[in-house]
Amino acid sequence: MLKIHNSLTRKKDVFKPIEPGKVKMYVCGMTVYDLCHLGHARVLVVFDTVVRYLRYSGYDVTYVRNITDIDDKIIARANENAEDFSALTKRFVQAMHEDAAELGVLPPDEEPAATASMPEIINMVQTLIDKGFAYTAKSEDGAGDVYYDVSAFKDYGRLSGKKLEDLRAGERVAVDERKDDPLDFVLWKAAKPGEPSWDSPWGKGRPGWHIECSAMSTCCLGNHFDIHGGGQDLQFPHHENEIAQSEAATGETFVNLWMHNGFVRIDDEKMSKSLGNFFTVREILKLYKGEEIRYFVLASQYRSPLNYADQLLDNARTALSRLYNTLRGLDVPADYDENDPAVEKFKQAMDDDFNTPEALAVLFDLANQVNRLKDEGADDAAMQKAAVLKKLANVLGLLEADPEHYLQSGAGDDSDAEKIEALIAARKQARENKDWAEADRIRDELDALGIVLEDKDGKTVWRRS
RNA sequence: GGCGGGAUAGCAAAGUGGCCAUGCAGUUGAUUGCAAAUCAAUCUACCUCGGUUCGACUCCGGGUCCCGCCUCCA
Repeated sequence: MLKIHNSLTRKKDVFKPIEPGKVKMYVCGMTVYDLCHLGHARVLVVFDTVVRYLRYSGYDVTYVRNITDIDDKIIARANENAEDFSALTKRFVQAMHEDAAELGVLPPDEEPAATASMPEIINMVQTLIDKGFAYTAKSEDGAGDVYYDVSAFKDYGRLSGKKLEDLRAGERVAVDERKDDPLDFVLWKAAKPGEPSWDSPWGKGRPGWHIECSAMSTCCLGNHFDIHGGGQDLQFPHHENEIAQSEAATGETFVNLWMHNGFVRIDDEKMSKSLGNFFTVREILKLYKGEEIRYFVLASQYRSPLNYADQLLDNARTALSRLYNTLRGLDVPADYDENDPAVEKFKQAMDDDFNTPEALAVLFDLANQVNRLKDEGADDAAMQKAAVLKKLANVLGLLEADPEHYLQSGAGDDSDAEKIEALIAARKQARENKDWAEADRIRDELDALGIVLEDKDGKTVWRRS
């Protein structure tokens, strides 16, 4: 029985799909004006893992992850670069896809972009005006802007647990005479001269950030769907506003279950663009493999804060080496025993709000069993267990590579294997001559290159440390 | 100020009212020419003060400290 923490109810709810056997899920993706950082990587990996597990559990999942490819930051960055905004976004969409692939993140079923969804967006804004939930700007200054009237939506604040009075009491909401209420937010933003724009009933302009997600999600998944996810920082105001827009426009419940992943931190402080304390996925990929980053992310429960430190990536590296080492040299069958006790333990862990750390513990238990069987010479039994290990790891998007290849490839450039093989052959010769000094010298030489040797059963295998 | 999350061994990180998490690191043994890998054994825990209980790291209450949201952010 799958339980998922629901931000709406603030507890773990038993997951019950709207339509039996099917899951419709939407996750807020990137605003593509820069490279993905580790925080983005966490969203990608976490929800990819959720989708993989739902599919493993037998659900037919439709996974939608959008791209925000028009907004103020994009326009600002394009101006800085003196390039067309669409050239900029195209480049970063490409980069994001490459990063996702490195992290073992499967493509979503649909990836709508804001600029490709203008009719739907404009349509929804018009509906909100028609139904009395939106109005055009109150001053000359904002001519062509359309705002959402927060006071017209009675449930406003339910997701974030905020009250309108409390929000208004906050000193940080600036006065804006274009709006009725400082909390009202923009649905359609009039274009300034030279800005990219789309025609609308209110003049040339572009959508506000929140409306595009409402429009794209309902467009792809219908008015009412199962799961909506994103980073914790989107809970307010972004997701709160999405609910207000969608429910006001359609008159239906928008989403049953809201999932929010915790932040990535550095030195106990949130990693973010505004603080400037972020690492891009690309930077980290120079030193670590995508799978190591993925393991690092999954080693913490998705709602907990995830502190970044090189040591933790090193840790992920050693842990993954252990698992791959276990599979190495075994001819692992594709079929696995679904009745293995580990399968049940794994499911229990994942059914409990995607407890990946506990699921990983199950993997290490299995690895221990496989190694013990190998030591006992029970190769067939070892392979059967290994099949379970591999299958369950695959559900987490791990251990998908060929162990031999994985262990012999580095994070960055791989220096040629021929030289390594030649040195190993020379060492073999020295060992046969019982010239231990020479054999050890060669091993030290390889060690300096980051190559570790393992002698077993009269053969020598190598891997990168 | 309002609302929310947390404090677990050297480092990370799960979890449970009474019995082993797990990974890395450490120690010892097996194995090895020596290593590595692996196996076995083992040392380090549950912020603090009260309460409930036969028994609490786990439940309840007070305290201390940390973090997040309330503004663009995954």
